[in-house]
Amino acid sequence: MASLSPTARVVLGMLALGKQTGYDIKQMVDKSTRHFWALSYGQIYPELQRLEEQGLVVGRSEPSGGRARQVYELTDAGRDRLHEWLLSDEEPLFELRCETLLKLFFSDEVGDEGRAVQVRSFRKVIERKLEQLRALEATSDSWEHLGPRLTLRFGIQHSEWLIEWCREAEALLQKEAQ
Amino acid sequence: MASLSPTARVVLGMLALGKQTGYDIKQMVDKSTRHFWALSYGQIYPELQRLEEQGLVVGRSEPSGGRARQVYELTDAGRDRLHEWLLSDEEPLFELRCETLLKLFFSDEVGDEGRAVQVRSFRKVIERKLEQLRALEATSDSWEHLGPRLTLRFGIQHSEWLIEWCREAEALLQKEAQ
DNA sequence: CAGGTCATGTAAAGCGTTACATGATTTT
DNA sequence: AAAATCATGTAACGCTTTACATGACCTG
Repeated sequence: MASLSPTARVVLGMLALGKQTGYDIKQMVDKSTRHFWALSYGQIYPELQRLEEQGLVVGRSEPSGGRARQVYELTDAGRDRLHEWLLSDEEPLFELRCETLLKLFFSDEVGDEGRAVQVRSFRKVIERKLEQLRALEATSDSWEHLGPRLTLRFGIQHSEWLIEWCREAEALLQKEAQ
Repeated sequence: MASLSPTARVVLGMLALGKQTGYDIKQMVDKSTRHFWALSYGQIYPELQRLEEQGLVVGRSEPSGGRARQVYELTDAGRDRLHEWLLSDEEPLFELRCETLLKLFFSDEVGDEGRAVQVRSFRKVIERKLEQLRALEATSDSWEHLGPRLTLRFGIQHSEWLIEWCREAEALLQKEAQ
């Protein structure tokens, strides 16, 4: 029994929260896990088909008016596989990819003017993300669940930390420049 | 003129620090940018060939004894392209992928026992990474350069913050459990 | 009736990891 | 003599994004 693909994990997880269409799953991901785990339609639809072949989900056609709609649901086997993953204690994947740090690493090539611009530009990106996360927090739907609350709080606090790091770096670079 | 691929940026950047073999570049990446930007041999060697076709690097055969060795160097065009990227102010890429947060998000499915285990396991991963970064800091080669110093400091402080977040989450989960 | 949202999918391209294969040199 | 390191590469696979294509329904 092959282990779940990264995409399969998210899809099964979202279906554990209720039956959904592929479209619904994409919306949910964008409003919840996007800041630490993103998915595209190109991953979701083929994955739903594979999961159905493996008997981990079942899809039913539930058209809304004349509009085609496939609604998927977890099977018992699917829920088992999800729990298995949720309880497993293999080394969890953790990855950061930060273009700004890369530019900063090589920045001696271009000098101090270049550095400050990059840090500021990075801070703007994170500030915008922070706003989105705060907006999300305000329009709370299901904050009775600890899981989503925990991860959203992570996103907000993490963004705040990053912004603070930028400010300190900017201050340091300004001193350096004089 | 197509823009530089992600891998090309790192390769050019490393060559700006001096001429290197593909092998050297991999070692440098592992000891410096790995914590925010990793590369594998499978990316480096083909990329060096493509960059040479584009005239951004030149390779010379410099065998050491009977051991084949291709040493690459930036061309003027290559350096220009690197600077162009380093000074550009497009939206910088920033990505986090964290399996632990994903498990936490869905953790209401399995309850509190599951959550604490995941957070602890994540903390262990980061603690190990932090040790590696500190070891790197101790064996400083070229800390006269601000760029590498800045990014290493980021890695250390970021890891420290993550560990602290874990501890707080663990405390919160322990309260919750009672 | 125009623009937005709901809804589904595919194809191509690009990106990245892993495993494999090879062999010389250096260190223990 | 064995193990580690230096050195180069490829092939297969898996993952992800992007762009495209289609069409119904809903809101202003």
